[in-house]
Amino acid sequence: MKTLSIKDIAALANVSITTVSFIINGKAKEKSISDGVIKKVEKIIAENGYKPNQTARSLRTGNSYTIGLLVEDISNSFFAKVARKIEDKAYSKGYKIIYSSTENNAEKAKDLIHLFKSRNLDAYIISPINGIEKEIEMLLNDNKPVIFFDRNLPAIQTNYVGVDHFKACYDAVEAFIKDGKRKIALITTDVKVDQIMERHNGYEAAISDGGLSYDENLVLKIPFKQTELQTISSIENLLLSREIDAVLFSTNYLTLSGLRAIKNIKRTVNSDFTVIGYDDHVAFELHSPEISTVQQPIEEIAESIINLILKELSSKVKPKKENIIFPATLILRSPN
Amino acid sequence: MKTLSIKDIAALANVSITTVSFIINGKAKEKSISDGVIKKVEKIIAENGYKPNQTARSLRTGNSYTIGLLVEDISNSFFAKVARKIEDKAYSKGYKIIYSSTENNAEKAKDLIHLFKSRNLDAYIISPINGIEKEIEMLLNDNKPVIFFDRNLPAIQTNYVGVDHFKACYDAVEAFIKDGKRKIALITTDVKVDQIMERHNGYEAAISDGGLSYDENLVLKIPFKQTELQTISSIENLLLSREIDAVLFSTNYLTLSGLRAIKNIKRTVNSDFTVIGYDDHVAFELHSPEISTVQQPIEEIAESIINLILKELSSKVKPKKENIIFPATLILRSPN
DNA sequence: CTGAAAGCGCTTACAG
DNA sequence: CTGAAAGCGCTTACAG
Repeated sequence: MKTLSIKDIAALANVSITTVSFIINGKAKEKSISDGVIKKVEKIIAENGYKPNQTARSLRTGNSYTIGLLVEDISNSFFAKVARKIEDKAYSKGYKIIYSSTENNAEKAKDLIHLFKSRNLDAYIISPINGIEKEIEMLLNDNKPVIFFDRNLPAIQTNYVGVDHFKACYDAVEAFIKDGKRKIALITTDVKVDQIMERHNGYEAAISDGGLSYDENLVLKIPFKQTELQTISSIENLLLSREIDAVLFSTNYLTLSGLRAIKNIKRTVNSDFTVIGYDDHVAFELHSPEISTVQQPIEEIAESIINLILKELSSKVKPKKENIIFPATLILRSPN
Repeated sequence: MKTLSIKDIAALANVSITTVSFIINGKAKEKSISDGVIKKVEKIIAENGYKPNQTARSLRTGNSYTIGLLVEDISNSFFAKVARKIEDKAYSKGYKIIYSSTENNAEKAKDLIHLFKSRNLDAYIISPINGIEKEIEMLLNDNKPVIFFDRNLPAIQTNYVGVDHFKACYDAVEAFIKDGKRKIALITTDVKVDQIMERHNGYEAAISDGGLSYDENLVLKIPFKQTELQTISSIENLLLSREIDAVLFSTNYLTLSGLRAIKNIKRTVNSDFTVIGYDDHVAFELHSPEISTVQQPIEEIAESIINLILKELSSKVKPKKENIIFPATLILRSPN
């Protein structure tokens, strides 16, 4: 049984493909197709389970009803959760999601953007990295909505949905200080994007506002490319070599590595050092003791992203680019 | 700057689009295009960063270099990890992944399959549910490779990549019994697919082979549709209402709910009951005490899936459908 | 109220 | 060694 085309439906209904097309696309009234013809064609479409070929439609109209999602690593729990929420919201509007993981590799990301572009995607949701500015400009020149999230590229004028990381880290460190901590370490990545630096700045500001002095020996910057075992061992070294009473992690996966490190060196969270993680994770709540964390509002982030896309896609005039910053929530779980 | 088409390249190079097409598709030699022309055209393509429009190519050839991935929930850590591995392996062969979450809802799954079909996908990777048999047959009639994983629909003759769940659960229960446990509970879902029932059967067989008697009051079947809070509370009820010294969970997310339940009722893993989970999860290794688990070989599963797809796509004759079953690995982490 | 025809950007059988 | 032309399945401006 061959897949039916619009031609087959037109033949079955004894009308032209133009008429069928108008009916499929809800333009029957506007094009004043008679009710009888509409009924007849709709019946035939339903009986045969005809679905218009989206590839042909896409070639003709330039739209694909597909959104590209480019993140660091789709299996990272933060991105996986965002991906799911975005999928749900996009699905309800008739859009599908095609994804790829950049691994923070600019070459791979550029390649992916070209691949995406050659598929007529309607919009792009990207957690960007430095070095892909030209490719982003290309998409913007094409008038495709581009929404950055998680991270921003300030050189690029496009929409950004993010979280106030400065304040998130400031609040976390402030909580440590209120709790009497004095030797507060920051474990972060060496990725050079504003959103990572903001976390560092928030840490530094809170340290200084709290009357402590900034000690760069307490800040560990983990190279993105290294294996988890290397990361764990760097963290172990830091924790063993310095006097430390509190640790703030700046990402989800670093927190997990940190908890392993603490376990490996047979220390205990809270009795040896207080810990605050980043991005909530089931493992934090199940941990004994429970791990406090800075939580990003995933649902709201996904919602804003999709709304921005739909707004751009539906508006004739180019809407102004928007910057939407949500506050993170500090969840303190382990009262000392 | 408009996106260039094959026509523009042909004009720039002063050749026909046929020639450009042959060169793009690596058929230059076979079609005996002269070396000079090849060089010239390739130079122009490189200089202008021309990329063939995949939508047009897809319409013409019927291939899209896109694979559909249909799972229960892409944010579930097991599926997210599989999705990432599949992405990596597909990417290296030039394929992209479009995903959707079925939520174990047959209506949604059917709808998604129709949507996918209308996009000319080249292959389908599906964690199936009952009720979508007709749609799968439709894809198979189209001669599209369909790979089931995680679960199978035995009524359908297609490829399946899975794990020996019977043995996995049998081994887990056997380990409990060797450890002196006598009141062994099974917490599973009510989803009616063979792979879930196999887990139940493995449990039952090991109970009986171990000289214990099967007690249906120790088996809790959680409805898929209920909220996590309801699940946790059902598990709490079971654990409080019966004498139980060991618990086997049959899925990843149920294990997580179970650990929360145990925590809520202030019991402790190992001192109150031994626990074995399903599908490894970072939270298990970080838990105190560490949680033993049945581990599915994610890397191998992803690899097999992609290999099956590539094999079918590249072979002229219809290859025989394959059933690939991997053993699960029982990881015992908390010696009593 | 409805249809014939052009065209989206490719690939490929056919011709020379 | 290379090109003109048909056609994949749609949408839409134009004509009647």
